[in-house]
Formats: sequence, C-alpha cells, structure tokens
Amino acid sequence: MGRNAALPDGYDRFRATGDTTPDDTGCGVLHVDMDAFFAAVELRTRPELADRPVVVAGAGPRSVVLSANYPARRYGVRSAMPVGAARRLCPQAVYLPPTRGLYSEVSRGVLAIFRELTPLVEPLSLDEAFLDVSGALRRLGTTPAGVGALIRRRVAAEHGITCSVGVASVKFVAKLASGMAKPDGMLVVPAARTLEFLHPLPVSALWGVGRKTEENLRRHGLDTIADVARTPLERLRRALGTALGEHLHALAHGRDERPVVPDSEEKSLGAERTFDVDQHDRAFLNRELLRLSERVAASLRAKGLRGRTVSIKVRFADFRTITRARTLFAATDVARDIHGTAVALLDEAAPTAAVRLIGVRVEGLSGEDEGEQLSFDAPAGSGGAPRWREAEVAADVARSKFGAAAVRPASLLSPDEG
DNA sequence: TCTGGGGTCCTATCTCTG
DNA sequence: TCTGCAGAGATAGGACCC
Repeated sequence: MGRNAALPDGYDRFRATGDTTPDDTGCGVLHVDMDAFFAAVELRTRPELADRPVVVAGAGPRSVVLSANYPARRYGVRSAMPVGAARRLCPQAVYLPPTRGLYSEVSRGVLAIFRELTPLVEPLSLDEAFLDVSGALRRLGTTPAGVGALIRRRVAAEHGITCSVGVASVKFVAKLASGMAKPDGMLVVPAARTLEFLHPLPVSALWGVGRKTEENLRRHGLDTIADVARTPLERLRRALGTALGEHLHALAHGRDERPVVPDSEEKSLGAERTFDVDQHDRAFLNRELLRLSERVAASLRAKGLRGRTVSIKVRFADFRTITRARTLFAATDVARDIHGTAVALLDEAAPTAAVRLIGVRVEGLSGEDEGEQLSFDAPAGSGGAPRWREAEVAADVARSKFGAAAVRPASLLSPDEG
C-alpha cells in the first residue's frame, strides 16, 4: 500500500499520460503497487459501493484499518489506524471484514502477469513488487514505460483493480515514483533526472526514514533530500550510525545498488496475537503459546523449513515490549519443541504485568534436509522427535482435508468440545 | 489516536574461546 | 592463574517496512 506521498507541485512533468511517450532513458526497474488493494478487491463484488467510503478492517476492539479506498482517505482514514479512530473520522463508511485467502489469490494472478513479462520479479508484499525489465525489452518490443502501461491495462482488464507504476533506474526511486503516481497512474524518472526528482523531496521520502529518524535528521537541520546529499558522509555516520548514515547518503545521491532479487530466502517465521482484553493468567498464555507454536510449525513444514532459534515476544498493557530467545541444539519444525521452548522462555521472563500481546517466532531457518531434529522428551537420535513430527504431519494432512479445526491439541479444545 | 500482524535489518552488549 | 584483546555468536531492543 506504500507510503502516501501526494504529488508535489511541478512533479506532473514526470507523469506518463496516454498521449505522450515519456523519456525513460536508463530506466530498467519498475515498481508496481496496487491501489487500496484489499478495499479494491472487495469492491469487485460490490460495485455499488465504489463511490462510497469503504474500509477493510477486523472486528475486534483493538483492530486496525487494513485498507481504505480513496473516498475514505479523503476523511483522513489511513492504513494501520485504529478502527475506533477511523469510525470517528468517517462514521458513514462501509466497514468490511477481510476475506481470508482472497487477497493472496488475486496477488498470485497479478504476479503471474508480471512473470509473463520478465522472470526478474521481486514481490515485497501481497500488493507490490519490483520488476527488472532491462533484459526483456527486446523480446517484448517495447520500452520500460511501455511495459508499465501494459501492466496497468492487463491488471485492470484481468483482475478488475487499478495499480500505479514507478519507472526508474534504481529500486528506491521507482518505489517513490509509484507512490507519487497514486492512484491509477504512472511516473517515469529518466536516469539523468534522478537528482532533479529526488532533491526537493522531504527526508521522510527516503526509504528507511521513519518517524524517529526524521526527527533526528530535522534536529540536525536536514529537511530535504538535497540537505542529506550535501552533508558529509562522516557527519551522517555520526548522527545516524554507520549503516544508516551510509545508506541514506547513497540514496540521497540517487545510488541504490540493490538488484531485483526474485527468490529471497525467508529468515524467520512467526505468529502473534493481541488479546481483546489484557491477560494475567499464565495457563491462558501457555495455551496461546501452544496455538501460535502449532501455526508456526505448520507453516515451517508447509515450506520445508526448520529453525534453530525460538523467540517469544510479550507486549504489556503499557506497550512496553520484551523479547526473549533461545537457540536450540538442532533445528526443528515440531510444535511441541517450539512450544516447550516458548513456555520456558516465558517462565524465565516471569512477567507480572498484564499482557496485551504474545508472539512466537522461529529464526535461523534452514531447509528440511539440513541439520538434525531435536525433541524435548527424547535425546537426539532416540527417535522421539520423528514420532512427534509424524503425528503433526498427520494432523497437517487431516487439516488440509477437513479444515483447520479438524485436529487440535486437547488443551486447545473449548470445554463443550471435550 | 492509542496503536495488528507479518517481517527485515541494525546496534549494543554479553559471553565464550583462543 | 590472571589479564587483555579480538572475533564470533547469542541475545535484547529498536526502527522500519507493508
């Protein structure tokens, strides 16, 4: 969904319109971003709502806005805003619950279009991706901006939603451009005009500058990207730390060496849950850790992965958040092992305050065939772990046939199911 | 305003080892 | 045996992204 950057004055000169051929010299990277993706997908089946404010959000008291269409945004409704705040700003909006699975399905269809055009497609999330089209232009018989226009036509025709496209010489400029093209537009930044495009923009437009870093930069008198570009590298390093200082210095000069990477490996996999009401009860928290461990383990197995480090996250009522991690002797994809470690970590952290959120994450991922399986109640090599794993794999199969509720640990059954 | 859930990356600190 | 040092890995927290 991207950061919303209204098109600044004068930036219309970068906009590609139907009746002109934009200068896309030196451009090989496209960033494609669906407009108000979840809301747009919902509106396909409810076209009568198209001109009304529509918000996709969960129903819980602590839910946030997942997506808002442009009529809703005119009232100030934004992604990630608490639903209560959205309702105050726009009580007349239609609030729709998210449709599980639907957005992934549409996303796969859109990505398939991209991959017909170039193999170098790097998805960033369900609703956006980078494409490197530099090697495909001769075969396609068009220009980068031509590919962008083709994508916009096909996504609209085949999936009934609009997208915005940024065309540039490097990833981060393409991403900025797509954000500024929204909704339903395309911006093209030829390589030679990259600095002209970048320098008037505020520092917050730089990728990696959030609220804290923006405050920090402004404290140092740096308000625009041009200001950052003019600042000596050593001063940026001191102000921001080595890595961030060097990163922002490069971006401010229009340098972004990161290639479009089609298959990046996952580094961690987790699940977490915010409770409707803050929780004290340790038995309840342990059951929730089991539920989350089951989910994480099933995802690991579905992806053929195992992980060596188990971490938990605990957020308290005052939003203070702690994490605790433990590295196992060997990688695992077994819920029983993950849960055992998570409970031990929670016991050691011994939180006394009310808990708002609890999460489980597995890091240090490797392929299923690398490393050895570990179990809590069996020494390595004794065969205990494979039996638990077999049981969990059998449960995976049952769930895939009969639904998610078909197989659960007894401790997760509600009393009337027991 | 009162803050979801899924991630990545960076930094500081601590511990272990040679 | 103690101390200093450097490097690696583990750990915790924070910022950021969508």
